[in-house]
Amino acid sequence: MTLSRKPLSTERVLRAALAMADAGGTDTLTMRALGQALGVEAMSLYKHVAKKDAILDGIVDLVVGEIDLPVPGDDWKTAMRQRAISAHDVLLRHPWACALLMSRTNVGPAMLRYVESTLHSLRSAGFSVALADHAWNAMDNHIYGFTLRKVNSPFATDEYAEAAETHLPSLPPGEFPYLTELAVQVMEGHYDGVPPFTFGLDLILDGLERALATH
Amino acid sequence: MTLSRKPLSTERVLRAALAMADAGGTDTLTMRALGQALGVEAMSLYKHVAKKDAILDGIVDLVVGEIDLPVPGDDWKTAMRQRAISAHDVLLRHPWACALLMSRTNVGPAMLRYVESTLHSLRSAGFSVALADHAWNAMDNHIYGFTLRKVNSPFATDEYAEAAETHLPSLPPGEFPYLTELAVQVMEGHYDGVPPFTFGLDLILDGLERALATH
DNA sequence: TCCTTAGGCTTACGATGTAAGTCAGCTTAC
DNA sequence: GTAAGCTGACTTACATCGTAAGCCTAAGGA
Repeated sequence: MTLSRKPLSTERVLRAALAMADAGGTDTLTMRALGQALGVEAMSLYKHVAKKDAILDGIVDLVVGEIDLPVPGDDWKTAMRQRAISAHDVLLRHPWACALLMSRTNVGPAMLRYVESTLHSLRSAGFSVALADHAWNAMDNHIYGFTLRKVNSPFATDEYAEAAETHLPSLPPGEFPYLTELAVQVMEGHYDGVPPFTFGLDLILDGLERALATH
Repeated sequence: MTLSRKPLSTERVLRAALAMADAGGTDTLTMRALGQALGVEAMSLYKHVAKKDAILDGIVDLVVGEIDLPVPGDDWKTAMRQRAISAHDVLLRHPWACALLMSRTNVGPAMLRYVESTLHSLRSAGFSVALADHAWNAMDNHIYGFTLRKVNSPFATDEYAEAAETHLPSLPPGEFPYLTELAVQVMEGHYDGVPPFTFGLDLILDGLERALATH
């Protein structure tokens, strides 16, 4: 058609891909569907992106770009804490992104800025180069690991009790007393069954503080 | 053919699938290839497994079954440390397993036993139900998060210096001083570029110890 | 006016998971 | 001993995916 749609661009392709992933996850993000969303045939996309992988890398970097960077002047610990919480929030907004982030090596501009600013904050606070590297890796492992597992958990937070009730009988009685105990506590409302993000995070931050002091 | 191969079974299918994943990753594990490895057509596998997903769940559970369970009598901290290191070792032996483990909900027998024994160790040491749940989640997030990122890292440990040297020039000079600084340290051999697994682990374990004491 | 070229389109190929149907041989009941 | 039925394999076929290769057309420059 000569309807002359607004011309495509890498930017527009990535934006549409991001929207599509947000709407239905990475499974629904196919080249044909993406083309259709842009009023174009699948193959036309290849004029603007090299491979589908490039699209995935691109939208992951867009997501990383949404994370609040640590404020340079702030105390390192509060800066890192805010950064981690922001990252967690962002990844929850884009539940598909976590798996991609962990399973491919991303070196887009947003990712570089993200790591750079983190190192900046730590180095300025007196962390050695190696310790700073250890530190941001420890924090990020927790951020990604926690978020990925949360995102892949089959139950919404408020369904846990119900789920426990449903599945409890399928555990061979007596064989798993501690799992049973946990399920019962959740069922009876004494515990919601969801470890808070900040629990592990603060374990790490406090540990880093001591590591920094011990130097 | 009436060659009457040893008859198939779910067990044999899973074993072969595990071997195939170990040999070439999950990408090479296709139903057709798996059938061929067993001297059988792809569709014949469906008499023994419901879907390919069931195979994936199955081999993940086989891998989890390789992890050394914490020894009941041991001090919780050393027990947890050994368990974590064993899990890390196992997941490095099966580099494809980590992503599967995190991205799907696995409730196979080995996984249940794994979690049960962990809770057992923690509860016996005086952790409350909720704290024990927080604790094993914090530990496991680190185990899986760390291992997954390590496994997906494009460079072998001893290639880091070389990689840093290769990629350093591609960083816009001056724009990423801290990343550059890190790369230089790796390049010059002052730091190998690989945070140790036990760094983050001990941060968490020490933190848990304090959380237990504070109760 | 003609030529280049950018940015679309069409067609086609080789994977892949799996639904559906077939068929041979073994087991079991009479 | 024979008929019936089940089991575990095979064959065929389909929809969907990424993408290679080549075509077509309209805009812009010479």
